[in-house]
Amino acid sequence: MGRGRAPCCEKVGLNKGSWTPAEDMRLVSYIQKFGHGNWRSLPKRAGLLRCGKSCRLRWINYLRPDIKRGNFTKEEEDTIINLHALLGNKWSKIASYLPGRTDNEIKNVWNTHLKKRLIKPTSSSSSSNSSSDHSPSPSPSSSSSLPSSSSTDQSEAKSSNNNGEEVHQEVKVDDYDINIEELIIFDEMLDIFPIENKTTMTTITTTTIASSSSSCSFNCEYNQNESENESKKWLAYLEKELDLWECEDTDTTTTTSTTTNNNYYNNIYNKQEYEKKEIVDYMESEQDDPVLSYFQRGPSSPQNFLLDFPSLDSITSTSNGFLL
DNA sequence: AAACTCTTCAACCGCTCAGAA
DNA sequence: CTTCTGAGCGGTTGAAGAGTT
Repeated sequence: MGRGRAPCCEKVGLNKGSWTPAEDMRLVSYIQKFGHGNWRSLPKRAGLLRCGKSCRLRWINYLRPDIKRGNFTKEEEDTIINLHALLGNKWSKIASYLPGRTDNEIKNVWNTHLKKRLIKPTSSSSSSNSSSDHSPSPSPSSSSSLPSSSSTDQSEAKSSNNNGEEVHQEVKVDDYDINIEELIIFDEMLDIFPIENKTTMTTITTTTIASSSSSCSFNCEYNQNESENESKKWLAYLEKELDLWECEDTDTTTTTSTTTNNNYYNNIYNKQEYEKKEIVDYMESEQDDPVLSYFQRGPSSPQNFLLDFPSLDSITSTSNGFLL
């Protein structure tokens, strides 16, 4: 099953290839409790037969709660095309302008769709009007934070169900031999779930087994019965662990452990303001930055770009895709 | 329905870089 | 300054699914 070249180092006994739902669950559970910290030692501590690199990649590209799944919108595609013209194959850099999208995902979209579109600009690609006139309509917005209803390409139903509704990456439980009992015991041994959540875990896994005829998106069902408050606390905790959240004047340690809903929302707001300020500072310091020039052209000035930042509602709803 | 070809994308690899010792 | 270690990046691969013959 080995993809790519021969392994560079000894990895005898480690799993390779596609991740199973059980492995996913174990990784998410571990990071939920402890954060990822040191990727190299994480697999051992989490009881995963994977290398640290593999765990990191899986988390970043697939399991993170803020991943936006589904087809790329036309705006996102145009943004990629224009940024690629400016930056080249700097996928991580491009990804930084597309909230919720990963460098790997963008790279794949470029190689499979966008590059071909540019090579054959005539083929119904009235869509990609912007590449020629360089007056990009797109802003790297997340107005599309819920990706479902992108007008085009709904034929690629990988993340859509028959009704065209967005579904999260689903896994069929009965396709795999998941030893739920073992997982629960393992989690209890590690104290992965807070006491108040353990019954929830049991409930959910029981539900999962009972509904074996239907596919389940464990990420969603996972916290199905949790209170909203618990889920938000978890998100805050996870964001802190991932260093996604740095409020200058807020003690995140105490905030995340004792936060109320109000504090949570306030801190999300502060986080947004903090990120906006960082971007403004960055843009102001990079007068010759081609990316800045890109955003300054046309209707998407940096100011408009900032206006396109996700609203508080969209931030929480995006998070909900994983949590609630 | 079967065989074949094409496309997609998750996951692998080696390399580079940054920070610590 | 050098060496070591871990994180991250970009290129590449191949299994699986979709499409075609």
